[in-house]
Formats: sequence, structure tokens, C-alpha cells
Amino acid sequence: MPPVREEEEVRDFPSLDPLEAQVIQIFVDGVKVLGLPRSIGEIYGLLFISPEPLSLDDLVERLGISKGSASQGLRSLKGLGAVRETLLEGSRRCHYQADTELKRLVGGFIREQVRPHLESGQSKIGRLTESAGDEGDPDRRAFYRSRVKQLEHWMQKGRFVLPILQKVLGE
Amino acid sequence: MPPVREEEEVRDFPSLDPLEAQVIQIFVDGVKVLGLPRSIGEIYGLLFISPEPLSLDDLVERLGISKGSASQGLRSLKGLGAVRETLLEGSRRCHYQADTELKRLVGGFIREQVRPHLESGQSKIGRLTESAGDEGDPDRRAFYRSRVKQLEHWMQKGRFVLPILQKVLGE
DNA sequence: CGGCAGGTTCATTTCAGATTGAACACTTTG
DNA sequence: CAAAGTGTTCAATCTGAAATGAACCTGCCG
Repeated sequence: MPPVREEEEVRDFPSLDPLEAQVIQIFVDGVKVLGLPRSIGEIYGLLFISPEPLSLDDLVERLGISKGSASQGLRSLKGLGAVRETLLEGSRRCHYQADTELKRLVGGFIREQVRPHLESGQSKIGRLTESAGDEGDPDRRAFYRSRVKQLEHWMQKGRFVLPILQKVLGE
Repeated sequence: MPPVREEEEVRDFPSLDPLEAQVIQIFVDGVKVLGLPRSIGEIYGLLFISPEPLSLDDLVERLGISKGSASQGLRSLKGLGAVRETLLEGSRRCHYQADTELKRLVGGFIREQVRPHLESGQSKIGRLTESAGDEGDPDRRAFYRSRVKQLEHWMQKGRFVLPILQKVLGE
């Protein structure tokens, strides 16, 4: 059997050692599941596995990504509370390290990614409720109202689980 | 000032009434958050708000999507346990309706989308553990080991919350 | 002030993944 | 059996989000 051209979707990083590359890959996969861009996984992954803080240019060089990506990725990660900025003395350049407190990470993710969606859904359902009362056929109207009720119930559950999630994951 | 070409990312559905379109939009946004394709949100949304079961061709016509999309979308939704197939009498064509039991939906999502990723992450971390012991500098090695430990701890938490989630959301 | 180091912005380009649709089963029915 | 009905597959195409990189800020220092 010939060597069947192994599927390749794992970028390789010439200037990273295998352990680093593996860890980064784990985070790339992880953030993809969460719907975040690959570059964020790469950046957080490298910071996570680096004993000392890294500068923006370190990230650019070692990951082979553009300055723009690194800058925007860091911004998002700061928003999530996933990186800590440290002003290393002897250099006016900012250095970054990964914040690894799960409670903080989960909280940031919920605040930045989950809540906004829940809220916009909420308001869309609100608008829906108004227009669900019109129209002719009573059976159909009853059905629509029950569905809208269902949606509201789901939302309510959603708002209910978030704090529980945070509590359970708080280490 | 000319009518500034309003930003358009909400497909409009000529053959759907506004209520249906709004509900579908809610599900489209919803599944996007979960990392599923738009067509799945459209299909589930239309089934959710339709009092009577719909055939594959109903979906194709009313949503204006291709037969291929509809077929594949339905397959995924079946996998998630989100649609029920009913064999309407008087027609050999299969008809579908939305299953709306939250417990079932959450269970399906976890089974199909979450667990596989958790497991692959698990195994990647396993492979990591082997290679984290090599290399020179003892400080660095200790650091690496602590990070791998951290990852393992996160995974453990992950496996731990899933059943809790299911229980809390089980209506 | 001029130049440079560090960082951000945003119009363009790229690319992974979603969608399409024509070809292909398989089943039913005339 | 041929033809029509129903659904699936998958290579080719399309699309929208992410990445790029040049232009642009904003101090800072000589």
C-alpha cells in the first residue's frame, strides 16, 4: 500500500520545538471549538507554554504571523482576561504572559462571547412576541404562541446555567 | 444623499412570512454560535415553526437552498436527535418535524460535537506527557510538567461539567 | 524638531468550509 | 422493463471571516 498522502491541516512552525508546537495545536483546536480564530489559539498556546513573558515581536517571529494578527489577537485575549500585560524593566516594549486561572477564562468567555448572543436572542424573541398575536387561524396562532413560549423557556434556562457553569468551573 | 445600500447579511425568504423568517433568523444566529452551518439553522428553524411536518422538497423550495444542503442538513439534525422522521400516509415521501425536547438537543450536541473534541484533546495531551520529560534545563522541565498538569486538570473539569449541564438543562 | 521604536488600523487578499448541482443509487409504479 | 419519484454523494464553486501588510498614530530621545 503506497503512503497515502497524509491529510495536512497542521501548520508547522520552523522556529518552535515539537513540544511547543503540540501544545499550540491543542489550543488551536480548542479555540476553534469555541468559534475563535486560529491565531488566538496560536498566541495563547505559545504564551501558555512559555516560561517567560513574550513581546509582540516574539509572537510575530516565532509563530510566523503578521504584526496585525498578533496585535488584534492580543487585544481579544486581553478582552477575555486571558493575558496579563507586564512591563518588563529594561525595555519599554510590553510583554505578555498567559493567565491560566480557569474561573477567569470562563468568565471572560461568557462575558465576551456568550452573553452578547444571549441578549440579542432575547431581544429578537421579544420583538417576535409582538407579531405572534396577529394573523387568522386560531389553531395556528396557538401553535405559534406555544413555540414562542418554548423559545423564552430555553433562554431562561440559558441565563440560569451560566452562573452554575462559572461556579462549577471555578477551581 | 443616495440610499446608502444598507448592510445585508439577513437573507430574505420570498416564500416565507415575516414571523417564520424572524424565527429562522434566531436559529441561524443560534447555530452559528454553536459552530454549525447556517443551513442547519434554517432547516431546524423552519421545522420548529411549522405546525405540520415538511418534506425535503418543502425545505428546498421554501428556504431556497439546494437539495444537497437540505439532505446533508437533515442528516446532521438526525444525528443530533433534533428532527423526528414521520412517514406521512398517502405519500411515500419522508416528512420531518422538529424535536424540541431540550434535554435531547443538549445531549445530541454534547455527543456529536463536544465529546469528540474533548476526547481528541485528551489523547493529544496524553502524547504530550510522554515528550514533556525529555530535554535539558530542570527548571524548564518542571515548568512544562506543571503546564501539562494544568491542561489535564482542565480536561478533567470539562468531563465533569458535561453531565451536570445535561442534568441542569433537563427540563 | 526629526527620526525611530512600538503598536494599531483597515482596505485588500486568502482560504477553510459551506453550498451547489449534476450524476448516481434505489424504489415504486405503470 | 422503462420511466418517474425520492434521496444521497461529492467534485467544483462560492463566500465570509481571518490574515496580511502598508500606512498611520503616538510617544520618546538625541
